[in-house]
Amino acid sequence: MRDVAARAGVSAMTVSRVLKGNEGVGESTRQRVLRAVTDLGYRRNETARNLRLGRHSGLVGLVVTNLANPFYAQLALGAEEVVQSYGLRLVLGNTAEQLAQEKHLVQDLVARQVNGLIVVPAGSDQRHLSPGELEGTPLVLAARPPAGIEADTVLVDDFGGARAATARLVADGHERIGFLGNPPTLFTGAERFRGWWSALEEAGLRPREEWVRRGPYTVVTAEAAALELLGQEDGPSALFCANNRLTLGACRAVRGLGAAAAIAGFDDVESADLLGVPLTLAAYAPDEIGRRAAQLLVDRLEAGAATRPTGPPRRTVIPTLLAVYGR
Amino acid sequence: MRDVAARAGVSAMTVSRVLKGNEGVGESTRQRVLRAVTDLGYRRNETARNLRLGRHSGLVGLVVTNLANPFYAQLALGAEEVVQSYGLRLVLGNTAEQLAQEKHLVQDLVARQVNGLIVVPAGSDQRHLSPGELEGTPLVLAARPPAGIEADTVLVDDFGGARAATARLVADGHERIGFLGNPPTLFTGAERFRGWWSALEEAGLRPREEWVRRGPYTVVTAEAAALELLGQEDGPSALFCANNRLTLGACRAVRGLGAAAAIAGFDDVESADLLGVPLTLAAYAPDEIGRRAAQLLVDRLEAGAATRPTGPPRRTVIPTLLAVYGR
DNA sequence: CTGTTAGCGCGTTCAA
DNA sequence: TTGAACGCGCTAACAG
Repeated sequence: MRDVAARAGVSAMTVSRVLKGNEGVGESTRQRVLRAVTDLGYRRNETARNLRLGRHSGLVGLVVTNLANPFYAQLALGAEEVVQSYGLRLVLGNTAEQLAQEKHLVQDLVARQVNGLIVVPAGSDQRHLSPGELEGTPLVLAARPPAGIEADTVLVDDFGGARAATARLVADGHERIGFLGNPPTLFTGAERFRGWWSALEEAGLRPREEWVRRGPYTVVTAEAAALELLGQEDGPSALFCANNRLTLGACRAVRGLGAAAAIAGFDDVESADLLGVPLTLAAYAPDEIGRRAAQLLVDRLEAGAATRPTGPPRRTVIPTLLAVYGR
Repeated sequence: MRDVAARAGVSAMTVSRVLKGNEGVGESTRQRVLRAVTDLGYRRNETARNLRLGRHSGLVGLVVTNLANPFYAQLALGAEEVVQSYGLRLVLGNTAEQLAQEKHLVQDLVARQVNGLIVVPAGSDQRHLSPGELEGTPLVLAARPPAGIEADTVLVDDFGGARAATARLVADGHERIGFLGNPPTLFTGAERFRGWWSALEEAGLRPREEWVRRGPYTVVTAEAAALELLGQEDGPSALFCANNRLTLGACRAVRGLGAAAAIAGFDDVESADLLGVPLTLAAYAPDEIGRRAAQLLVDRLEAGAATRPTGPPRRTVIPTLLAVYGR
């Protein structure tokens, strides 16, 4: 900046003013400065700027559990879209569902003066995300609700979607419906289980624990579990699967057995209609979660800029839509 | 830091030393400082630190064309993995294949003092990524090669993969093989087209332009193009598809027609074996591109820290592996 | 309309 | 082993 000032024959202050688009600068000096800037290819140092302005970094931290899952990639895209329209950038962190990694990451991002954080929390306790620990950095939770703290949150209608998909199986005449899901310690796991259960009860059917399988499944292990359930004598004639990994595993099992079993599931699956299995999915747009989360955060940032108390935590729930394939 | 110093009864300088893990600090003062730090919940201001150290932000910019594509999400994950092991973080930018957006994004990231950039370039000319424009910020290109500039690059073996997949169709007895691909202005489009062509020539077959379709396809438009090709009288009996979107579209077409056509393609496709179409895919790990690109960048950063001239541009090519499904 | 002074939070350099 | 002075690049507040 000094160099630019020298070349334009003014002080650094004037350069600063020109670059900021400040009013009180003479048109001729203005032009001279601009010339010097382009001649020297000068650009402001954002680091110094942020320091001086006492403001944050203009960055928003996004912490997800597994970026390899297209779900979170879509979420990131949605968040990026909103955030960038406010001149902010996204800093990415992947926790691989490791709580320790999440803590570490969040602390690092706070030290980097991020304006705010969007977190898909890994554990079932988020006290390490309390305002104190975060030095008051605004926080929005995505996909999983807060536990032990209060925070703005964006959720999917896990319960409603699971219930609707299961109810669809019932409407199609299925009376023996199994459940393939996440561990109940995961919020989504518990909610989707509850949805399955409710749909059965409401139809006058008895949920049978022996047709329930829950674990940290991959497509491969889900297939094995589905094979075992569907292979039983008098076993289930249909399965509700609590996420897209499980749905794919179950489809493999159905195809492998050559069975006529139907599958309902949570999350949409690409090319579901080609899989050759009757499929009813509770679908929704993951990028919408990202967009809403980012919007919640930005609102909070702008509110915080005006007045101190920024209101109570808000919670948004994204609805699901039934998608029916392969019939 | 002053507050911590006051509480510990030392100077700010000592606090700085302790936090840096510097040697010459008495054990007792060290403990006092550490106590004060935890008592006050103090954390260093990374912004000020970066400014003072004259170093960059500790951030690496990752600019991709479409994060919604799982391909780039995997790439991002691979890059994040490497980068974080060096204490760096990834700042994300999505260009949606818009050159203007890419220019803007890159300039912004340079102003934010990123240590380096990994870019999947959108256009067919990258002069806006020259060292001058980037203020010397180290750059690695991913998935697409440099044009008009020199830069470290990580590529996939587009030519070899396309040739191998097509050759496999030939080995299976197909003599009439069509091509469904990207526009030739895209590097990958041109290379994969060349691979298809070579495989046919080497087998003594004549590539037929009337069986070539190229455009910016989605799954839906690709399906239409494939339907048209496969529906011809004496049309192709097999199709080579230059990416995963096209492969899926072609599979839909084959299934829709109830045809016996075989498909070969570039990029792996999840659950390809369930699609009910004979499929030969040139597969590779997208996250490996990210990892290599990040490694190339980090090497460059560390070399740059030591001496000025950091050697000529390097180029890595990731091999593909044939995956055969549905037979 | 423009320049001077001062300081954001830290770390390097020297002296004590 | 510890501290004081100084400056990284920028801008708010006050001159002039």
